[in-house]
Amino acid sequence: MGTRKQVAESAGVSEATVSRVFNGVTPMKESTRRRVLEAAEALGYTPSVIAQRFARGVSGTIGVVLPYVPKVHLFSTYYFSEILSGIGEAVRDNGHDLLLLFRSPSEDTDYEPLYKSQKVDGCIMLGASDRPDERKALQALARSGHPFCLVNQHYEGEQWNEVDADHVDGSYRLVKHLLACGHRRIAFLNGQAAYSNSRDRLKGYRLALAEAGVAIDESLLLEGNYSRTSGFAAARSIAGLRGAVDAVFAGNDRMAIGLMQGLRELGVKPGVDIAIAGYDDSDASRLTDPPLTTVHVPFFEMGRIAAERLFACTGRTEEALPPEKLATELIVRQSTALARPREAD
Amino acid sequence: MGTRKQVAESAGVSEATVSRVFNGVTPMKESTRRRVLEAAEALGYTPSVIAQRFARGVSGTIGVVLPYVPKVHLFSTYYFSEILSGIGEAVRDNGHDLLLLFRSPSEDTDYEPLYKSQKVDGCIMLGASDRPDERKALQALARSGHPFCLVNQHYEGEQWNEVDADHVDGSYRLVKHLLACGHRRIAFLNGQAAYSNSRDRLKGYRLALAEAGVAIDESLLLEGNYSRTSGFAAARSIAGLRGAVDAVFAGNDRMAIGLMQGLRELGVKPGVDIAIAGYDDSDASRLTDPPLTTVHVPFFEMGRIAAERLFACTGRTEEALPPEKLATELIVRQSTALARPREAD
DNA sequence: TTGTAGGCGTTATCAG
DNA sequence: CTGATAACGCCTACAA
Repeated sequence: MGTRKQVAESAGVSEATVSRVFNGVTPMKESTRRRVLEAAEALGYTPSVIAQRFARGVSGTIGVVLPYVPKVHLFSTYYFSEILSGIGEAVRDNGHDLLLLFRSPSEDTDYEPLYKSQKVDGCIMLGASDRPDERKALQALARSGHPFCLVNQHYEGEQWNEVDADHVDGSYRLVKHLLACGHRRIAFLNGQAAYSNSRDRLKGYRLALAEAGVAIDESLLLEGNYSRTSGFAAARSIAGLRGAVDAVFAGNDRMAIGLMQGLRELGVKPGVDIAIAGYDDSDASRLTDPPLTTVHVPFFEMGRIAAERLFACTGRTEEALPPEKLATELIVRQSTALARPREAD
Repeated sequence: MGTRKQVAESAGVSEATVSRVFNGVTPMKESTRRRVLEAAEALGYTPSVIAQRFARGVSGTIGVVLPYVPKVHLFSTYYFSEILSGIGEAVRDNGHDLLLLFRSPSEDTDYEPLYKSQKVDGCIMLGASDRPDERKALQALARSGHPFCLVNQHYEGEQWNEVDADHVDGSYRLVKHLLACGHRRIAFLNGQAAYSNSRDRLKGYRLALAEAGVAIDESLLLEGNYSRTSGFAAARSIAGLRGAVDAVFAGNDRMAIGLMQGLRELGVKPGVDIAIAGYDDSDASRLTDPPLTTVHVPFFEMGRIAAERLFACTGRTEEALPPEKLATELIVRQSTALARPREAD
């Protein structure tokens, strides 16, 4: 593997000219250009990306910050997988590098070093939540002008670069559908309130119920953590309310699936004794028995757009892109239309 | 954001000493050490990783080469997701960076630039297949001593760093199970032969059948490409053989699921009219109706081990780690025990 | 169109 | 234990 100096020598030019050829910036004589390229080819010379980055003072890399989720294979999760795929597509098209950044539970959140150490030029934050330390870390980032983009998370009171989906509307439509099916006592197994999308779903839920003149029964509001396990665990509470609950709206498909399994073990038949709805429209939602009614969220698109927004603002100082909010879509399947409707009260 | 020079000045030491403090290599007076650290803290100084890499001549990152799969969200695939999660875990524990490298169909395969340009210190190849250009690219890599590790792929005649699973045994056991269920005419919907794991499955299939004294009927050997769509398409062929086929062994769960959907549309009931078995033990295999009999493959572990092997050989020249082959495990569910056994011939 | 030379922030070697 | 001082490989004015 030859060095630039060797190439220069062999081609009878200066090292600077070799660089110019590889950067294709300055206009130059075609003959020298070819001579350099041939010499490089012969010597097996490849410019060092590291040195380029060093000299240019940029990393050419965008980082994807992944939350720490204990005992879960993150990529095996529809949510992260799709977003990451979308980011991957955009990043590849832009010729940047994609660095995966795993957050660890031990060290406290501080994104600044990533930028200051030039590891990344920008970051996309996945699974961010509104907890004091996270908010503070992002504020620091924003203050120092480091570009980043949030996906599926909104921070009240902040004007940050973000790509969200309309979960208020998605939930609203879903609950309206449940009501239309004749369900009145609709339990809501939500995720943690630290996520704006959880809060948005609750809004949609309340809105639909209020509109239908159905009073909210706070005892029907349960909280899980978006894991299958937490859905499974919730089955016990739901079963305890049996007869008092027509339907359950779970904040994501994973919880819905866990819930269905849990209910089944307790002798309650999902789709027969009780209606179940999920959220996300994951692959799995098509495979359950009965197939899950759910809400489609364009995660792939969201990832792609987040990356593109980052490219758009990297380099410039104007960081005032208006927040993006993509539409969601109700997907009706069989889990919400009870095969055997419960008897009239 | 202060510079090293400022820190040095503020702490009353030389720049070299500042570096030493941050590398914690040379023994030094605790007082100066603290003085430097304080100055750095006050000035908000962070060493530039880029400069470090440049100076050290290493990138500190390992790349994961991902195949180009048109129209598929790669990460939403159980196979890649799990392996990647495993790699991620190991990489995080080792303090390295994880760079995602998307192969593109246009440019021809050449991994050397990645190393020569110092983008990566080593690579893990996912979804590699035995095609001339790929083999050649890997040979070049091996020849020039660049460390890499293959996952779930073996190249006949090469002594490369690889982590594989025992697919011969997995398939053998699966087919034996099908035979034990009374199935005799067992179709095999395999993936492309360019993948060693496809060939291994065929071996296991042949072995089990031979051992049972069942002649191989070549007309029962179909080829898909591991996509759900290809499984769906195969349903037509299988249905055409109806009555002549007791069971179908699909090379992965995705194809099995597509096949089940396709058969159902053609009026053939999976698990009732015909037994179906998959491979991989993906999450989805638990959710189908009926649940899929399949073979568990420790993909997560394989990814983790691949990364660790890379760390083990990066830096050293001895690259003669013996290939690793992990055990697979038969998972029996309901899709292979026909509810309504076919009538005796 | 091309050459020259300074600088980028660290590491590492060598003195002291 | 600490301070100079060459590399490291490339980029980029500035000159010619």
